[in-house]
Amino acid sequence: MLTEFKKPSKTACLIQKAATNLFATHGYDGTIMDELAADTGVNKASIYYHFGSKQDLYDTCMTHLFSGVADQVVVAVNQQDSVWEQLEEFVTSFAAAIYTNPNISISLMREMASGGENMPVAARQQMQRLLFCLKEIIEKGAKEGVLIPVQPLTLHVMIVGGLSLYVNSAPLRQSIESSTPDLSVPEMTKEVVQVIKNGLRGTGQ
Amino acid sequence: MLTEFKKPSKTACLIQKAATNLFATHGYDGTIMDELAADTGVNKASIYYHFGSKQDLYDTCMTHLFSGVADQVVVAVNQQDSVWEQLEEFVTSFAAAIYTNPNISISLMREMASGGENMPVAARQQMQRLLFCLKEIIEKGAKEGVLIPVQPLTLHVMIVGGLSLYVNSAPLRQSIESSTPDLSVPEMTKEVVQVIKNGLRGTGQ
DNA sequence: AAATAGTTTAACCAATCAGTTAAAAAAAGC
DNA sequence: GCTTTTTTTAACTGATTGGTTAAACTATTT
Repeated sequence: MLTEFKKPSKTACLIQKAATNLFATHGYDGTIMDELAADTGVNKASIYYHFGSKQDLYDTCMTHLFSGVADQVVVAVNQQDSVWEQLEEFVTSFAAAIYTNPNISISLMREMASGGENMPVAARQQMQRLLFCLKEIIEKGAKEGVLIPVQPLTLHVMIVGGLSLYVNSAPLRQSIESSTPDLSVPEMTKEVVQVIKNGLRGTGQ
Repeated sequence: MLTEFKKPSKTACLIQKAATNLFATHGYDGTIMDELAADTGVNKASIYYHFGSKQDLYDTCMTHLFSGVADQVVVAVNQQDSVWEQLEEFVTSFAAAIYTNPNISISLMREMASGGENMPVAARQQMQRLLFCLKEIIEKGAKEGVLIPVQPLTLHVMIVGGLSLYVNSAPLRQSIESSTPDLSVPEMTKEVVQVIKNGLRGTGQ
C-alpha cells in the first residue's frame, strides 16, 4: 500500500495510470493483473510490492481520479461571481473534465452500477463535493431571488448523469446510424446550459 | 442458443431472469456461471444446453431487458395528445420503469461504460427507440410553435442519464451523510419534469 | 409400448487468475 | 567503499472459471 507520506515513485505512478485506464475500460473484474503488468512492462510482483492488492490499487486509482474532477469543478465555479455564471461554469468545467478524461465518467458510471459498494470513502466524498457545490449555487440564487427553487440532487443527476451518458455513449453513437444529429462537446455543453438556465430562470432569457 | 421460434421453457426463463440480475449486479466479467447455477438450482451444463455460451446468454438478457423499457415508454407516450403531456409521460414512464426494475438503468450504465461494445444490436435499437420517441415529441412541439428548439440527444441524456444516475446511486446516497435532502422517485420525477418543461417552455408555466 | 427427441446430471478439463517466494539487482545511507 | 534498504525478478501456487462429455433421465411422438 502506498503510504500517504511518501511521494509515489515513478513506477508506482506508471502502474496507477495504466491501472486507471484498465479499470475504466474493463471494470474491476475484467481487469487482469497480468495484463496490467504487460501494459506497463512492470513485473507483476512489483505491482504487488507497490500496491498491496488489486483492491488497494483500485481504491487508490478511484480516489485520485475523482478528487481530480471535483477539484477542477469547484475551483472553476468559485472563480465566478454571479449565480448564472457559476451554474454555467459547473456544467462547462464538468463537461470539459470528463471529455478530457473519459475515465472519470466511465468509472463513475461503473461505480454507480455497482451500487458504489467498491467506491472508497475518499472517492465518495469527492462526489459529495460536486453536490455540495451545486447546493451553494442554488442557495445563493434563492437568496438573491433570481432562481426558481430546485433540489441540488436534481441538478446534480441531470448534469452529471446527463453529461456522463453523453460522453460514455460516444462509441455507441458512432457505431450506429441515427436519424438524429450527433452533438459535439461544446454543442452539448451549450444545450445543457441552456435547458438548465431556462429551466431555473423561467424567463427564457 | 434459444431459438426464436420456440417458446422458452420454464428452466430457460428461470435462468434468464437470474442471469439478468447477476449481470446487472456484478457485470459480465463478475458474473460467474457456477454462481448462476447455484442461484437457480440448475446444473451448469443445463445452462449451456439452453444458452450456448455466457455471451449468448448475456445477449439474450440485454435484448429482452431493454426492449421491455422501450415498449413501456413508447406506448405510454403515444397515449398522450399534447406535446407537454407526452414529454411529461416520457419522463414519468421511464422513471417508473427503472425504479420498478433497476436492472435496466444499471445494465444500461454498465454497457455505456464499456462503450456499448457488448451491447447486442437488438438492444441498441431499443435505446434508439427512446431517442426517436423524443425526436418526434420535439418535432411536434416545434411544428406547433410551443417549444424552444432543443436537440433530441440533449433531452435524451439529461432524462435517461439523469434518472439512471439517480436510481443507480440510491445505495450510495443511503450509505452516506449528506447536507442535501434525498428525494423519492415521485419527487425526483416531478423535479425533472419541471426543469425540462420550464427549460423548453421558457415561460415558467 | 417402443422409439425418438429433449433435458439434466456428475464428473471432468485446460486455461486463467490473484497472489507469493526468495534471490538478485538497484538505490540509498553512512 | 561497504552496509542497509528498497525494488525487481523468474518461477511458482492453489483456486477459480467457462466450458465439455456421455450417460441417465424425462417428455413427446409414433
